[in-house]
Amino acid sequence: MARFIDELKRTHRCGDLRAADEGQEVVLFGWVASYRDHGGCVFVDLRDREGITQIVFDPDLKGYEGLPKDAYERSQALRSEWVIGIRGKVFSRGGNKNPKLPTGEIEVHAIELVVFNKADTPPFEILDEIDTGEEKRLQYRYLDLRRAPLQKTLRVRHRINQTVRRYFDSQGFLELETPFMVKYTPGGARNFLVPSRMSAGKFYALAESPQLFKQLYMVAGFDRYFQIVKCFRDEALRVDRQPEFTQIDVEMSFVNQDDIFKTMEGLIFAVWKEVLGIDLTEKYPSGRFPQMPFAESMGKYGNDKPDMRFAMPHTDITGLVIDHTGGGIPFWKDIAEKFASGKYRRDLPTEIVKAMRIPAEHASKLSRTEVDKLEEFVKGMGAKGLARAKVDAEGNWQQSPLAKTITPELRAAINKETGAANGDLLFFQFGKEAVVQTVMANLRVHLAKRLGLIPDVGHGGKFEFLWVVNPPLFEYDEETNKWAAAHHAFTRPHDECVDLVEKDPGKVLCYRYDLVLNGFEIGGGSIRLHDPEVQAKVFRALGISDEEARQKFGFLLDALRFGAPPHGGIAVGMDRLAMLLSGAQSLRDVIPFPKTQKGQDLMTDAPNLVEPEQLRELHVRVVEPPKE
RNA sequence: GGGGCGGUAGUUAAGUCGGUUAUAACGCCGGCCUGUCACGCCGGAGGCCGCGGGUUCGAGUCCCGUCCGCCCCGCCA
Repeated sequence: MARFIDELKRTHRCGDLRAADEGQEVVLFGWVASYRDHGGCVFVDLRDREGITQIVFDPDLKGYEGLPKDAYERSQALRSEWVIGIRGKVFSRGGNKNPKLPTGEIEVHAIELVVFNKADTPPFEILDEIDTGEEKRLQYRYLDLRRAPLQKTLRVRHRINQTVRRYFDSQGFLELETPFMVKYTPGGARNFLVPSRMSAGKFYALAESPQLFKQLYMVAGFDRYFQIVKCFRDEALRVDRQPEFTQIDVEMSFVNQDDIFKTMEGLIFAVWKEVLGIDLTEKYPSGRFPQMPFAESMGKYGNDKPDMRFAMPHTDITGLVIDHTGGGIPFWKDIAEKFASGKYRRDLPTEIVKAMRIPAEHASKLSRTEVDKLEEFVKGMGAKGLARAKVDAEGNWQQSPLAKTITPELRAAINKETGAANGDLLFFQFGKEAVVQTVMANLRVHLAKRLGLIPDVGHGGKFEFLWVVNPPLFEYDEETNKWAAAHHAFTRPHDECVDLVEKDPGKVLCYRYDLVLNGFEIGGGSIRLHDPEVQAKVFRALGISDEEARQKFGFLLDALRFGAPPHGGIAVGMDRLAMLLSGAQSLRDVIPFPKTQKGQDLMTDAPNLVEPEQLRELHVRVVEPPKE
């Protein structure tokens, strides 16, 4: 029988003890967070997941027959991150309280000490604030996770999970599982493939989402489903994208779009209450989040996930440019003429002209050199340049390459449309629609950060939710010159648009929606097509033959013919939610064991080479990539 | 696939116009210290300057290639 653990059981965690516990004898286990040897006595900060308690090794502690002296002598060998246990007595700190610690009113005077394990000197210190590079932190992730901020973040994940389960259970949802190893279906995100040993040359795909299976649950009559589920996508990574991530996945039968919104708003309210203690009804008294049409979002913000914590909207001035046949600017004239000649149509991808007004109070904070540097910023996203104009008291444009040639009429019209007045700064972007939108969307956020318009969420900042609704069902693919599904082919078009599906696909809006929080898409979903006739129209509009549809989506189409209820759903990015709830800057900070941007796990070194024998068994041959 | 930034003691960084012994802070090791809590004081050790090639009398520094990390575009129904 070992003295500690077998005989002496842990009585408290390191965050537990308070002044009221004075005089108690306690047993604590944990890690040496800090060690201060004062010659005659030794102070140790003992850390576990609940906090830090100061342990004092005082050889003169009375009443324990030499035990404290023995503990004191052995304590002098202690080093950072050693794992120890102590039996001790709680004392008030008297005049030496530490207001920075929740346990700062007390300290524990050690009677007995056990060293469970020594520790090598860690590659970085286990402190709340460290400046160690992420590469090192990921390599020693288990040490990084020992730090309080990450401990806190993983607890946020835990809280989210518990709240989600309680909420959906209370709303009559069933938590049902779906397979990870699925059939590959074309389109959408790239799948990770898993070779089959038993079926030579064949592959499973790792599910990029439970989409089809949750729809099948609806066909099966389960009515309301949810799952907290891992998804896998073999796509390029970003600060908010990981190859494996967790989704809160939901599907409901006999509902419309608004029913799903209400359900999810209830969930978000519950999560904010549980995790942050924030009552969102103060900000959203109706219990509902605002909604914005997709077209408005693209027009004002250049993407479908606008950050609503600040304004600075864009103004699409393509119409003005057309009305003024270019207004004296050669590039704009070219665009106007293409519209006039019918070469460009507003429902197809064209070239557009956008402006963004920086109000004078903010514009004054930007030096001319700084504005020049923005040119480099936008070029990195494919822009050719960044035209600008400083508006003076008469409405004239200064410091602008456009000023010399633009007609006074168009200039006045743009000033009016954008609301530009004395001291304001206008930025312009024109050319391919997709580039203009990307550049202007990123420029808006970039400038807002620079100008300090975005409050820090972690410290009383605000949360701005938004539903982006009614996007087009189809988008025109310029490479293939065909209409393609903007998201997937199983989204239900608005009833009044059904007749347009084949006649004028560009005008068809659909029941798809994204939930946006502070410029991040945290969820997205749709009402599904359950009517085989409309489904057939959509396939025809996409140029997908019956046979092709059957081959690609056969089992789903079959299922829809056997009595599919009207249904729809949504998936919420759990990691992004955790990121925003904990004020983290990156998904990697809220995923316990994340991958780097190249998909590497720096700790385990996955993915790695495997033995030829393993490959043979899987019927796989690796072809060396050609070197140039 | 493309653009940008970075890689120097254990860690984070500095390193001028290419110049002879590559700095600092923290950490680490040793010593001292009974009220610290980012303890303090004294002393010490610690380097394949990511890797490979080139230019040069001489390269951390310049050139070419390559690997790794981060941010962005494309991509992500």
